[in-house]
Amino acid sequence: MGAYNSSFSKRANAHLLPVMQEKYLPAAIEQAAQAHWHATRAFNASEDISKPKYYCLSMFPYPSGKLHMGHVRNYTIGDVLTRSHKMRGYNVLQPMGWDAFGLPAENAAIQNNVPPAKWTDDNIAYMKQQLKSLGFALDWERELATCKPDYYKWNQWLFLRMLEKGIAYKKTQVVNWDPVDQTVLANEQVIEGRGWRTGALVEKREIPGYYLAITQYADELLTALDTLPGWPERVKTMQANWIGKSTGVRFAFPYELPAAGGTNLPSPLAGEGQGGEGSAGRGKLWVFTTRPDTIMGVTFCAVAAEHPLATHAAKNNPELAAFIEECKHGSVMEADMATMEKKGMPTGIFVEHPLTGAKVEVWVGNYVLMSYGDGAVMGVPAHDERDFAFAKKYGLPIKQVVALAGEAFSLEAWAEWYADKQRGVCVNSGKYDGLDYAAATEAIAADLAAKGLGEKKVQFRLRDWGVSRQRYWGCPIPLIHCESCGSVPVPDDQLPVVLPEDCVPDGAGNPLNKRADFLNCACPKCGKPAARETDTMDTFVDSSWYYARYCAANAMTAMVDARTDYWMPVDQYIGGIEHAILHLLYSRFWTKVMRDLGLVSYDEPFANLLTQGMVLNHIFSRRSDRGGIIYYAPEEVELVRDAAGHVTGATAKADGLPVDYGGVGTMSKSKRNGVDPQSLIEQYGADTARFFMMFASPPEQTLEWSDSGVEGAYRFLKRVWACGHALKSQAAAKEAGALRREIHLLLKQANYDLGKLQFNTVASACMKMLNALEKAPADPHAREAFSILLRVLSPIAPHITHALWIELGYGPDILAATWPEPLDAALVQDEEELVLQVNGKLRGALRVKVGADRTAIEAVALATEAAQKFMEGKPAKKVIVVPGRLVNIVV
RNA sequence: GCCGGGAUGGCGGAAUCGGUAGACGCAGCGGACUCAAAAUCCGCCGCCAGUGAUGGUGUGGGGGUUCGAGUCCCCCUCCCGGCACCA
Repeated sequence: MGAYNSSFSKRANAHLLPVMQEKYLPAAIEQAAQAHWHATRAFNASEDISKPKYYCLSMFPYPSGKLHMGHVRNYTIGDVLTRSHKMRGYNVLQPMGWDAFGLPAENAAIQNNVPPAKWTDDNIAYMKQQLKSLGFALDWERELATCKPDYYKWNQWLFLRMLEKGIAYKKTQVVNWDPVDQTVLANEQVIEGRGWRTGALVEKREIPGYYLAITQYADELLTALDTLPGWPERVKTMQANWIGKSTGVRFAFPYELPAAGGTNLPSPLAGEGQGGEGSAGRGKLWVFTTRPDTIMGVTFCAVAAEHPLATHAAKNNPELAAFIEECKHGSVMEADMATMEKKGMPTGIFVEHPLTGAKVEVWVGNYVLMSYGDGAVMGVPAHDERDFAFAKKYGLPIKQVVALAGEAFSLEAWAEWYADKQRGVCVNSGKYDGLDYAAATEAIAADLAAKGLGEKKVQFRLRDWGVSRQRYWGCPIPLIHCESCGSVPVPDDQLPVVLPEDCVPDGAGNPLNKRADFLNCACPKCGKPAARETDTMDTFVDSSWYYARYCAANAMTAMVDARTDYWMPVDQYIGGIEHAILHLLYSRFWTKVMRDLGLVSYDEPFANLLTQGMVLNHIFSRRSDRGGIIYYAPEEVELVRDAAGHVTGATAKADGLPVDYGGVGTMSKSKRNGVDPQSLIEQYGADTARFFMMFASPPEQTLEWSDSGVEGAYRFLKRVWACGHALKSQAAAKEAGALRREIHLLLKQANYDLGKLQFNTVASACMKMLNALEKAPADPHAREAFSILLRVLSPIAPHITHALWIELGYGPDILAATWPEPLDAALVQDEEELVLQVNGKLRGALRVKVGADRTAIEAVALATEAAQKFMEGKPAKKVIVVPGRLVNIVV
């Protein structure tokens, strides 16, 4: 046990609790409860068909060093669900593991000269202790780490299956290239177009890499979203938009190039494609459009800088070559592509309009992506906003081909309706004049098809998943490169290809390239000396199936087994909204591949999804003399208040001078606004941390950190303890009051909110129950009320409730107690209060017998003093009675 | 830029089907206990006017539907997440 835990152990000598302590001592209580759970193997799950199963999973953490508050929040949400389902009789599985490959380990290696493997293992050991001290109901016997060979072996195995099925394949990819370090950079390593270490201008470079054909599953990934009612609508919308199914026409502009200097066009990229048809300079420029009705309005075409036509045109055009070079220095990120200035340059190449035969000039555009579609687009400036801006900028012709009744077209400024698909009809389009979108699409597609120059096509925005990473700390791609046999898969019986664990990356390329013992091997086909692939897999591969491995974590001879089909799908998955698209989409894809290989029988991995919001804290900063920004941690700052107590500013404790308040933002090292869960646990205990996290805001929203909010949570738990202490010694006697009905009403609300996963109001219901109990300590139903409070509170604050349950003699283990349900008998009442409104304004209240009919209620309402006063003698036009709620008199 | 989400007192948030806006907590203010402090307990607490009873007003801004809108519709502003090599 590390030093961080010593203060804990010293105080933890109260396992037996001979007499109930008057004071709430979280450290002792929590250690005792955790020891009990460990000794009884309370959370180790096994398959049991006599109970309904509940697989509760939180996204596993990257072992960055220590837990952050986002983890605490994420895992507390999962724990509340796990524990409440356990008490409701489910067979519950809640496992934990480590997303252990990734870039930060390499960065740490560069900084501290430690091998990523050691750094990662140390971090895991520390964070595991932290998770244990939070009292999560985790099955630690299923723990896994993706950097261990017994896990990533199956990444490799499945990759080879995908290769066999043609799902995995090789093609070129565009990467960020640091010319000084001679290495590939991640997007986050590119800062303002320069390498993070070298400051060198980053280039786009095309290198070979492996792809997974997720697009083969695009349709199913889209339509199957409808089978996921337990997913937030917004996540499904984001995924649907990401997949981006669009129907349109793929068509070609034929061309014939003069055989300039005897050079041929470069060979096509793949199959029937770009610029490829005809070696004597005849070819077709393919594009895709969702607006085939505007093809008659094409006045130019634009191709990507990497497009073969651009390459061809640049050969005798140094200016164009320079422009293409400039484009290659840009970012590879879509966000940058979208916001940068749209630039272009003519190639001097003309293609032929497929319908009119007119000459159309080809431009190179920096906004056209080679990796999307055919790497070329048609330009219809009159009906596409971006094309309009481009044409205006370069003086290209604009030809209106769609008109809307009553709307005038102007070349001066763009108007929304120019792009309206629904209402326009074709004009200036010859035989297509007068046709609407649908009819024009049909007619034009038919004409293009007749000429062999196009067809209707469904296209997806989704691109295949590039999984090659030119990095060390990842799962090796199981391939061997042989001079005579080419790329050869590593045979199954030689898996896993084990990553050497003693490398220390230095930032200049992948260290595997320097490791002879890794690199050198025999070709599995011909036996001659060959070289191993040194690229590793994207870490999203690791996280695409870990949830399935938990179910059969100790399976030695298979990736998954029958136990996986017992537990899967995950009944509740919980994680950050930032994973809404990539991780969740890749996992869904991976599941479908595993299903099609006969490995599993389910179609979707996650039945229900909860995307939790981030944890924010206040940001304080000051401009430094040199113009930089110095951040102050919240504990280094004193808030300045006015007489009314409103915060008006802040000063640094160090020098008393003002600092700037920057609002709230995600907790981060760089802004120095993180809060360490460890110190929180040491000061207040895990229950306080958990309770605050659940109470402060609903799970899907951001959570603002508040030290005084934590104090409040602690205060509440102290009161719960005191209430239990008082109840233990005290004999209830007095006549029953309203306590029972109140508690059961609150219970009803709490159960409803729990079902909605709205834990903040469950926590608040617990507080209301305590408030009620404290007002009626001698009520004969106080013990029953307290037992309800303890059980509702136990998933959130499991340690204190565990101790009090035993102390008050409710039973040996609160985990074995049944979840409380409100009793109808406790809820009945014979009168109820209704709100009285006159003209929709609140004017009073009235009491009526429960179940009274409308006319009776109306009569009572009209007779009230308040009604008489505000009706001012006017007759009631209308009386609206909402049973159980209100009466509104309209005059 | 595109896609998704959000905005309610001094603050975090509550309000289930369109039906009492501000539950619960934090901060603040007043009081009790104490030599004192901490801890604890009791009371007040949207804004404006009024000594008060009370009245008006109020859910980012503008418009609409409705007996009634925080909630539904249209337009706008600002903030946050994702954008394919951070995880």
